[in-house]
Amino acid sequence: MGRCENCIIRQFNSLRAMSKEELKRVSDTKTTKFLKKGDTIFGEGDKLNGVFCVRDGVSKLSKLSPNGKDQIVKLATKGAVLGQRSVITEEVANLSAIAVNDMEVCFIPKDAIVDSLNSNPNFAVEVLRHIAHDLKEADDVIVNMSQKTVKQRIAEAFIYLEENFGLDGNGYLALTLSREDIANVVGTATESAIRIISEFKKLGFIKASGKKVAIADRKGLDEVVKGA
Amino acid sequence: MGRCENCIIRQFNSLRAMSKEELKRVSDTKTTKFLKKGDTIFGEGDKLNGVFCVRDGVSKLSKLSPNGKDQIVKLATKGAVLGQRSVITEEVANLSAIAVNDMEVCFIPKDAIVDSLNSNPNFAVEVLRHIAHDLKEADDVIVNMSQKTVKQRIAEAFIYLEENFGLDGNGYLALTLSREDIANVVGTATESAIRIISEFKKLGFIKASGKKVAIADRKGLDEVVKGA
DNA sequence: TGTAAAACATGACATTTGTCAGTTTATTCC
DNA sequence: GGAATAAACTGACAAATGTCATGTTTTACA
Repeated sequence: MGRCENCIIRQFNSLRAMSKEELKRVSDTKTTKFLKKGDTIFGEGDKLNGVFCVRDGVSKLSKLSPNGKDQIVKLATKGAVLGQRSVITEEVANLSAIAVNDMEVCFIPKDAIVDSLNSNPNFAVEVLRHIAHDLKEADDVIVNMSQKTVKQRIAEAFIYLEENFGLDGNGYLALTLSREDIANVVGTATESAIRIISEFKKLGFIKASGKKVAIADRKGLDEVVKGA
Repeated sequence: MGRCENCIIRQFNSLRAMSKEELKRVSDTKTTKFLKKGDTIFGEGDKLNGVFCVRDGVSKLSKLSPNGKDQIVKLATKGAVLGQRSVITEEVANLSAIAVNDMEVCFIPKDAIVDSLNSNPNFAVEVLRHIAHDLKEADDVIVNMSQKTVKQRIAEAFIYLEENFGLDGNGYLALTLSREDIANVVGTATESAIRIISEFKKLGFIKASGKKVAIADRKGLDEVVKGA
């Protein structure tokens, strides 16, 4: 069981603004969990007793809409802290968090977070910066969702996957999502997503090997994103 | 020129967590501005040297999408603090803020805010709560935008206007938006919005007198929002 | 108060997207 | 290794939405 003080992941999230003493406390109360693909970290409406720090793997944060479809609002990877927002506002979780692949996460009880927030302005401001950044991203997603076509959003999604999760050894996107997940990210029907992805393949914008996808013509995708 | 210490508006935003001394400082550096309908408070890409506290009137926060259409992300009224996010992340404004009707706003220079954030955990946490709440709302908007039909979103918009801005003396919505603004709120073409609003009138869900709109059949609207 | 400009409205049509139904291809698990 | 299940795919069609063109009403203001 690692000590938070030595955790490299911490450099990428708000915990880096904690003092030695605070980190020690977190370290003493935290627990580590291993999750398998498809496992639920927490569900919409759950009362959260702490936050989850992603050490490895990727989680999808999604919300079920009344029509029965899941909208993926965000993908969280190494370094992300999940559940922060709900702990801060003392509300139940607004989104559910599900593992997209095998994950390792640390659970940090609420108190350690809340106490530091109230006593350490550096930490509070650091958390504030992160949430403020998330808010900007969310606003941008709103604009994309309402003003861009499904085709544009899918093209963007592939670019997003490349830029945020990188490539594997063979040049394929490191993060593989099912067609259904892609549809849920861009907010469309699974069949529509499949159709457009097939079209992209025919046009040579992407290529696929089994489940893996690679961007074959970035310029082509950029054009799709820009022009209608 | 009023003193912040006595400002009632303050009770509705994060400034209420400031100490007497801090408020005094804010009061000494703030300036008050009066804006007319259509005036710009700040534009997308502007560097903000402070935040704006809305004392009266309503502002629309919007972003221009590449296709030339404006997406209204949020409507801000009495008590709202605008530009907070940009000041915190030290980025240029992500949205533009335009007066929907005549407004009175206080401009508070950046330093007074930043210094308090760094020294007063209560204030930092209070701001954090507000931004966290905005983030939740933004996530909900994302789900609405991608999973609901234009008709559902317009019905919701009227309900939203009633619940957040209330009614005037005659039972009409206190806040009157142009059809174009409504279209930009729900993310659709102006013509589509007009058509659906006309339909709602025919169906007796709303009635209109001049520019003013009133909800005539709340249950009917609720049904539209729910069922497809 | 008359006139130009803006906002509102409607029709006709093209395009996008969703839905349903069915087939093929991968994956899982005994 | 083969049956069962899930994922990926395709076609045909319906529904939703956008676009363009044009007419009407309202508003602003000289």
